[in-house]
Amino acid sequence: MAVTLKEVAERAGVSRSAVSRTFTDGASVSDKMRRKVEKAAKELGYSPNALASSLTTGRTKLIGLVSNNFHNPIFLEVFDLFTRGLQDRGLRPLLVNLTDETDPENSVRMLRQYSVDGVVVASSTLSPGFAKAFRDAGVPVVHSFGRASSAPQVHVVGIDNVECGRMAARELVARGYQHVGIMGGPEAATSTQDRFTGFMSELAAHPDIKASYSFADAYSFDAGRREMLRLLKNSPAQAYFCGDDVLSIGALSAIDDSGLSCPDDIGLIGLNDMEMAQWENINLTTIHQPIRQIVTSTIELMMAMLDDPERYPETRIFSCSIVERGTLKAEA
Amino acid sequence: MAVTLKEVAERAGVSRSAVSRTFTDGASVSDKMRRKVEKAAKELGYSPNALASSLTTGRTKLIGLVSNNFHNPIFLEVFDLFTRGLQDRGLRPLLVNLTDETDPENSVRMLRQYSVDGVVVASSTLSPGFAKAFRDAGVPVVHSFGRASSAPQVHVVGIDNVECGRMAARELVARGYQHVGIMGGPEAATSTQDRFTGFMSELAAHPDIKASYSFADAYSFDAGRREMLRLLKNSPAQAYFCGDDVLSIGALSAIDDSGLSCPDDIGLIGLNDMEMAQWENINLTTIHQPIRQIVTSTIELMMAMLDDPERYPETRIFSCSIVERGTLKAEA
DNA sequence: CCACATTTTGCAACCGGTTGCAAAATGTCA
DNA sequence: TGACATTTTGCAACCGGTTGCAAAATGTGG
Repeated sequence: MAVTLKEVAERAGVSRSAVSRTFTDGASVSDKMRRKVEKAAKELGYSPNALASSLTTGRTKLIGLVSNNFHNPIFLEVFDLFTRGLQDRGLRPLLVNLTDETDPENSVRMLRQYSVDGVVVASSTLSPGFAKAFRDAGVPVVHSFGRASSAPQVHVVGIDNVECGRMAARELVARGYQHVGIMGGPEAATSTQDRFTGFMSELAAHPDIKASYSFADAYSFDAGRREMLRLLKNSPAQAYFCGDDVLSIGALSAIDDSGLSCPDDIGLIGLNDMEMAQWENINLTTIHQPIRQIVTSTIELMMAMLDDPERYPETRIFSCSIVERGTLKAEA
Repeated sequence: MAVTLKEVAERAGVSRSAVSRTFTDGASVSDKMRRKVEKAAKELGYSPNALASSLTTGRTKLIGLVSNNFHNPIFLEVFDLFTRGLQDRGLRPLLVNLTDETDPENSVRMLRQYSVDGVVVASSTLSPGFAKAFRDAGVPVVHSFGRASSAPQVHVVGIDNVECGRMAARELVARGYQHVGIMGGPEAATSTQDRFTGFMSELAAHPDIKASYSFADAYSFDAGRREMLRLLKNSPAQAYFCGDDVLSIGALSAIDDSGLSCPDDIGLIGLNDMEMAQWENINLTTIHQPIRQIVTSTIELMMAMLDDPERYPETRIFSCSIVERGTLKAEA
């Protein structure tokens, strides 16, 4: 089928090694030889088999890109950034969609079978244990959007979700709300848990303020919408911190439908600062998560791991900041 | 690093072939042998190297998933469906993000280097020529969301965009609008061109109705919003067919901001029927594109191609239908 | 032109598997 | 138990490349 190195060698009348060297940079080949080989290669339409060479070099340039967030639109941007970033560095993303049914063990084995050079776990909902499974299997791994840790066992790049929770709570308190709530994402997600912890711990310092909480089924528009419709039925809080912008926007739609308005009747603060958040008819006050930096940093770290697989695990946390728009009432 | 077949063979005290056969289904191995090998393999934590075996078998089970639609949220669902569908069949998606800068030639070469078994081009904007480049390189290819053709050169699965344009035009005419417009996606996209062609050709039969057109820069919320804001400045049409729901929703936001309302001041009909379209506060009338069926059918076709690479090129068109919601005025 | 240092080339073994073929082992039946 | 059919096993070559090593070719200086 495909043209092989041997055929090129025969056509050019040289040894197989010579052909191989022509296509390996840094190898010693004379100009004359290179020209001869390149001519033959071109005539035959030869391009080297990356997988065959990986056998001897031990590098496939394949990177497993594992995620389970295929519903939050923000992740389309995440995939966009990752695929471009990896491609730009000559790496190829092998995408793994980790659904609830798939056995994590399985993914680890699968990616090992394909000898990926490294794995990026891009998920705010997977437990740190998942990334660890790769490390234990000897595969360089970076957990992007993972849980911050002061004693990391694998490389983690992300934000401090606990601090984000606190930040949101502080903001709501500062605005003078007397009854506030957190509408978290799926309860099992580490990001939900951390945001919840931060939110509640900050409010613990304000016993006069009533705090309530609930969780949406997923990080999706619909889940946010459903949850807010449910909340609106029985004495809702005056303002909510939503675990993600998609939840906020879903919630906003629910508030609208119920004939209420934001921020007059209910205040909202989200997290992520997705593109839609700045639309004039949404105009969501939210906590900005620096996606781009997180992805870039993840890739950098991955490159560093490829050079030195024994690199000491590191946690990189990017700070978030509140973007004031129109879904919270003015300061008290 | 990783445990190899040879080590397992030594440990089990058998030949390498025996180990290989144990892990190849359909091969002849006695139960006794199988147990011995499996024991040794387990103790060493062996799992076969898929790439090494691909060298002799000629199959990598890698499928190139090529797209350039990383901004339209509908494609997150598309990626979700593709990755799951492929995984379920034991295939691995190698994701390629075709940005404007990347040279298509390059992607072809790259995917050949990785000996992908096939390529799925998932894009409504790429020219048919792109998919052809893979076919010419001898790689099985299916163009998903591609342009329908009555004399296909590669396998195409999608919808009839020309018919969708007609359908939208008919609907607007039936509703009694006297001045209608199409707000297309990026002008270079085949889907835009086809929808435009259909829309205009239908209106050609109604010379009394004024028809206008324009194009958004991209299939994105923002592009739709910007374009509608521009249109609203100078005598807009009474109703628009937007080339995609994201454009419609962006347009809706623009209409809102301008203090106008839909459908009272301006009617809208979209295309895709994305999740958000059914939100009560959006409630978009739109043409449903059967994404799920398209993806499933694409994968089926790919499987068939893997069995028979010489399979005669085929075009599979799924029909679309209008989902009536609230963004068009009642029939005249 | 020769002696020596440097670069280029080919040989052959190897990467981690698969597979056709023939020999060895096992099963069947009289 | 022996003759024969069937299954299981190992050998060795191969898939498409890379690479250490030594031989061949080229360059340098006297």
